[in-house]
Amino acid sequence: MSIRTTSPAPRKRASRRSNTAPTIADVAREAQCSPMTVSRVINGEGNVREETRGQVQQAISKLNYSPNRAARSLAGGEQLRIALMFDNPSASYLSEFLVGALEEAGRIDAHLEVQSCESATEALPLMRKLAEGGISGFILPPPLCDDQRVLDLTKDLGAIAIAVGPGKAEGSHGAFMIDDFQAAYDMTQHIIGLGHVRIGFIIGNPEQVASGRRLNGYRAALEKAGIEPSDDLIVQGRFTYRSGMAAAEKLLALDQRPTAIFASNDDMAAAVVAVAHRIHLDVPNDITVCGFDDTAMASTIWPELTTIRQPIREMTAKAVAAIGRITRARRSGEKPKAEQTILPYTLVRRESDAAPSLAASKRNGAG
Amino acid sequence: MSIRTTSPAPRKRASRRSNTAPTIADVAREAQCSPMTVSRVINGEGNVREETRGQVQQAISKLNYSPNRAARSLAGGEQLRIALMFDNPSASYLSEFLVGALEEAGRIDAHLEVQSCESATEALPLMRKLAEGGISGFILPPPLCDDQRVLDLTKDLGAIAIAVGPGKAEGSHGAFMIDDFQAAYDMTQHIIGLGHVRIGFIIGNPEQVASGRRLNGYRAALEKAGIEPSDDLIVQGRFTYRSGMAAAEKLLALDQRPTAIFASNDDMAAAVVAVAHRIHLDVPNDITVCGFDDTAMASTIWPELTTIRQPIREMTAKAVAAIGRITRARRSGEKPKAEQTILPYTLVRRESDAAPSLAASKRNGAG
DNA sequence: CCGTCTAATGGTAGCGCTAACACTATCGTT
DNA sequence: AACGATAGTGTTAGCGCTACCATTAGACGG
Repeated sequence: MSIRTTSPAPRKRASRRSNTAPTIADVAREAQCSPMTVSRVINGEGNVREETRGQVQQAISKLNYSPNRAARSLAGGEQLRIALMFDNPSASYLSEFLVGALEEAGRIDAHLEVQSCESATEALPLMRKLAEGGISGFILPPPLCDDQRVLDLTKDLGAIAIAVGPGKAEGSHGAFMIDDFQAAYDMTQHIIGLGHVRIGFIIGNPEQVASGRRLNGYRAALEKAGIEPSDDLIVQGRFTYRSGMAAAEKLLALDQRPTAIFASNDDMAAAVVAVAHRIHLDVPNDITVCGFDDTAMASTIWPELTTIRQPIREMTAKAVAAIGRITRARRSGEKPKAEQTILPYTLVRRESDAAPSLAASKRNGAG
Repeated sequence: MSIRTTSPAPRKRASRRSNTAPTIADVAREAQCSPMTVSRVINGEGNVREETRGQVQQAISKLNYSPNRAARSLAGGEQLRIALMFDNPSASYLSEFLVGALEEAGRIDAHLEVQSCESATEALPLMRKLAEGGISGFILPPPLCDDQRVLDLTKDLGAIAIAVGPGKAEGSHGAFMIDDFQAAYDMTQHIIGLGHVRIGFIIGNPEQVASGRRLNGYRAALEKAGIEPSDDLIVQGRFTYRSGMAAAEKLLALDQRPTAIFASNDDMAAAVVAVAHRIHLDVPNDITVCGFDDTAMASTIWPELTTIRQPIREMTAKAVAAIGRITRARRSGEKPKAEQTILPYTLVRRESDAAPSLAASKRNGAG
């Protein structure tokens, strides 16, 4: 009597692959080596003969193979989850921000978690919860990254935090930003170069550190050019359109009206244009208006604004990449070094700047 | 003599888990059932007793378990890749669009591929390449989804295409949109309700089908109210700020100036506000201005615009979900049905509308 | 000539999850 | 009573890749 129940004939099971995409095994067969060697080539590890490497690469391109991200991160044991926090209301900033993050996240197979929050206060408990939930790192745009409580929290949590476009470069977290001081300096110099002398400035929200840097850049450029700064010409704003209108009204009501106004962001610059039009000043012939940030607003309104473009997309992409790098370093026991990278900005010249009109120059000269 | 070489003692291998995150097995142990049952609960499948389901759910929340996406999509054999195409220049539209897609993509573990292209012509070869590269579906905002060539191509490729906010609801692809006709009708009725009779309208880009629908809504509302439409009051625009300015100048130069202007999008409405201000008309006391779309522009400028809000974020999220559903259906051999869903819009009342002033009414009454 | 070392490669066992079954009660049917 | 249908659950075998170790071939020193 034979008992067969103990070893049931292994039933044929249909492969679960629906996809016909080539796998690493296919490549290995084609290149006549083991999957392991293929893996090494893909990941650019050493200890592979040049000849072998070449064969593998040929096989890869012949089969049009691309590694399966899911399998990769599963086998690699890592699950890179990155939270994008934002309470920044500027939609154009946000979209650049998101696109940059998405592109890089796709490349390194990270998962993005988008978190919007009304304020830093609201962000704190959220971040705590996310960190507990296994988030590898946070990407923080301003004003979140300028908030001390947020920075303290990330340190407490031992979380990776990368600031994108922050005001200050200090702290233990990494940061990608432009040189706000230098950018404002350049813009001011550009305006001076056009022949302007009475140049108004609208300061941004005092809570964001970048505001002060931009103001300093403006001041330094004036000084360098030997123009005596006038307190009348410097007005406080809050980065909003509305505050820009108020500031513009103040500046344009001056006895000696400025011939140019440099606003600390595009929303306020747009407001200046609107106010100028209302009192029948032509932009740029009667007054030059320049902004900062190159948001969508800048190229939507007419005339389109001369402004400073930050490479936001690139910054966010680099931030995502940095979180990946740091996480990997941490896993292998290295102590991650916080990097602070200054990226180049661009002065985008559009249609809102021009040399001062003769009339304006004369009036000012006479005043 | 014992030969041991045939069965080498299995060497202890350190677990590769670096993460201490709970796995489905942990949950199963806690809930005293098999991992499979846990999986069923997670995926909301049927055939699980209520009691068991409860236990599992308790275990999940006790351990704070969240499934590993990578493992999931690897085991599921699917790799959902969704391409977001856009040549829509409106940044605020884009950010809403992206946020919605990201949120849902995170939920169903899809990979998003963001593709910007300058025009539909440029999009065609790109889409072909993407489809060959294993993209499961495309999400198409206007104007791409209104382009016949794009639609034809998706059909050729056998690709899933979901339109978000398209003008027309036809075709084999799915679509999520609002009722443009009804929304414009409602807005016009709202303006009429304030007491306006001479209501100007600025048409959108003629290439986008939504433009015509909005115009028809406007016309229908006038007719319903017994207001005789005047061709003078209807001006062609192109959805841009600049075209809005030109249209506004035309409308505001009319002998019998309209007391309200309804622009087919926010950019043009913003331009109307600017032009009105330039000729010293107060918005909304001298003239009511309404927009459409509720982009960031609408709440950036002053006065903030009364406009129609499309649930863009929700639309995109649903589009992503739909692609997932359809892909799954296809794999299991069902024929996917194209769904066309109309989502609710909102009339957002802000500060740019008011009853017509007495003076304006009198002047028009006398004219 | 043999051990020792390094470079190159291969074998194996998972990573965490789910598809595709197998199995066991429970129930209604003939 | 024997049978099939069904609901609920468990078992097994992967998904595609990489970490970890084993193994082999060649280089080198004594």
